[in-house]
Amino acid sequence: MNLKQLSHMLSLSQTTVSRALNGYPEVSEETRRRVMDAAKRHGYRPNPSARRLATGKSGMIGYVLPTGASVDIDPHFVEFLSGLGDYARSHELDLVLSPADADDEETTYRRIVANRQVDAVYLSAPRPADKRLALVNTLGIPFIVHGRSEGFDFDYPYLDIDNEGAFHEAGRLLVQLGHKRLALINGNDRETFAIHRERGMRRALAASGLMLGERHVCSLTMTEENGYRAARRLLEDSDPPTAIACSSLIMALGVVRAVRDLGLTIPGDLSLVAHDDVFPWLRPENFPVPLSTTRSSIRLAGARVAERLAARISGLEEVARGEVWPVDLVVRGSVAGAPV
Amino acid sequence: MNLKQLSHMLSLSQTTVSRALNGYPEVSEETRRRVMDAAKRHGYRPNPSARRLATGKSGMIGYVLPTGASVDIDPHFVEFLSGLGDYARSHELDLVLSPADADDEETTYRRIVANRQVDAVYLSAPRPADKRLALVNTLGIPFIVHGRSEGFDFDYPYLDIDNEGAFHEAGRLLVQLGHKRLALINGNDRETFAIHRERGMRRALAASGLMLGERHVCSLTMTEENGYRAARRLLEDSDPPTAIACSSLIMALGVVRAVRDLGLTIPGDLSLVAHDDVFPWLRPENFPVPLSTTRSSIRLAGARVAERLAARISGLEEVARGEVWPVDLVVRGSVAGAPV
DNA sequence: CGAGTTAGCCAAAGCGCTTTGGAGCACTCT
DNA sequence: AGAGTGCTCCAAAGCGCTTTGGCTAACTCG
Repeated sequence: MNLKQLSHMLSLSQTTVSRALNGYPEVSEETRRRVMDAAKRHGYRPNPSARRLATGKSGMIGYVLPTGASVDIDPHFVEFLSGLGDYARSHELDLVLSPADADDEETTYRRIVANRQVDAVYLSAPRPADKRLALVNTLGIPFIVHGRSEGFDFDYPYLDIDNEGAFHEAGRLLVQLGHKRLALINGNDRETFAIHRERGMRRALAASGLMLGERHVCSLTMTEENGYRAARRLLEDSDPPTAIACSSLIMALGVVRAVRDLGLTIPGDLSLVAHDDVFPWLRPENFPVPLSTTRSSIRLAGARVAERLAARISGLEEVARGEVWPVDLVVRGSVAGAPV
Repeated sequence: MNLKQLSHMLSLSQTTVSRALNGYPEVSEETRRRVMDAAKRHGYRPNPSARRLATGKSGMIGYVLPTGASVDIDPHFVEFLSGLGDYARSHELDLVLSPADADDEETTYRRIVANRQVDAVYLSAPRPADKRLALVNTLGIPFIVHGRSEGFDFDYPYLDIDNEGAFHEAGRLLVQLGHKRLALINGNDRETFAIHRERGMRRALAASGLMLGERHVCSLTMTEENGYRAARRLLEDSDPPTAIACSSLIMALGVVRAVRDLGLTIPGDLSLVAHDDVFPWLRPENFPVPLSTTRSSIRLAGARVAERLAARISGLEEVARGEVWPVDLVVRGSVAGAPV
């Protein structure tokens, strides 16, 4: 059942039927009803390929997925996806994942824009002065960034959490508990979120005249193993920290293991706070000692990104504004006063 | 730069240029070279929307993503995706994720087939007599299943690992070590993989005249918390198992925690084996006691599924054959002889 | 040498939609 | 009455590709 057939059986032109269906005003209400009715009755669904060729709109949103033998997709991605999918579903939006060589994403961005494969894209894990961001901005495709970049002279739409604020809070709590030697086990410090977290920590310490020593900041991809290694290195030092803030629950698993291996205890010898993106399969309250966290649901972020993406496509969201979500500090058993 | 312009500047018809580019035989080699050359020089790329409308092929593969507020996407998904993307990238294949209401995936499958949005789809986490499988089979879209179903009277293409064999091996090892009371902490037992694993365990026990007691089989979604709960329930029983096989590393985390909480040790009081899909961020050798595993890279499976999907689309893979990969049993410190 | 192939090319008809540029008609206003 | 104004609707021209059904010229072969 295509437009031709439908219009023929209604004794109307394709133009009118198309317009009736798409809500254009140059068609009488009565005709519109007739058309809508017949369309529904016969289960007419416009052919997306045809519509696409005619309009250039695809009804899909895109994401360029960096891949490669040595590239791991962040497990956070599925949670984000859950949220994104949850919104997209109710709006019949599909998501196109375009795998790209991690060393050359530009080609892929250019391709999907040139091919008009998607109506909008989102970027994640941005870095300061991120090239991808500059690229999509000049390519002119609607986009939104999950996270933030820095150092651009133009505004761009993004959704981020207050990483600096979160780690400022966490740091302040630890300082208030009397800790003087703190450490930060961070994610990749070329990404903005990690920079912001470090900044937050430093600010909290500085407020009490403390410093985050060079050797007390680690920047690693967020695996259990890296958490373990970083913690061991820190704790076996001559001047070990009494409190650690950690950028992910997965790394925190490694930290906990290291603490155990060294015969230390949490929170007796070490206070620990970690950032929690809220995974259904690993919860901070279920750590051997319930873990204090800075918490923000990445899933909700996914849904919000989808929502704003849809708004940008339809022109409802015009200005390129940034949106920053506050982060909860949830205090549990893993923090205590500094050991004497 | 479109076909019209290109053909015009070559003083050829669109027909000939199109044929030259697509490798049809009714064009002379010399002309073909000229055309290819000019196309490359001017960076001509056929408009996919137009091609799509004309041919009905989209150059994309699809996956229906069950979503919903209470639906969690399996973290295994990203690893599978890494592999899939890795292959897809080198063939300029994109992946379309179509979010669907988890309670009604059928509508979405019908939509993507009717709309010819994708050339092929893959299904994952199949159940016995899985409705989706029957559906895509009748809808006639090329597909491949990651995992296996059961109880169909038609053949279908799939890629699965030998779950039964893996857990048979694991069970046999434990039995050989003298364990008599074994338990299985399994995934959702409505999914085939879980059924196969249980079957493998039972077979291993039966070979030595042993049985897997009703209370010694748990079937839960694979979270750390569920691993913990299941383990506590098992170990606090009047007749606790001395060995546990566990369907995922994440659950194994919970098992390890439970063992600790109860003041028991691995492998002294309990031997533990888990299935490892090979995550970069959580490795069995890094467990407090290195974990014995049945190992199979889900990432490689992703790449293979993509490869076969591409083959099915291009007609290279005709017959609907199943492919079953063997699973490695890797023995580490978490297993030992049964306590006396 | 004439009929039959064959290689190489082309014009034009789709694919199914949106959108442009009117056309017809009933009405209002001066 | 004539001009102007909305309101509905339509024919036809795209969108850019693939594919069908020739057509021509060169070549083969009895």
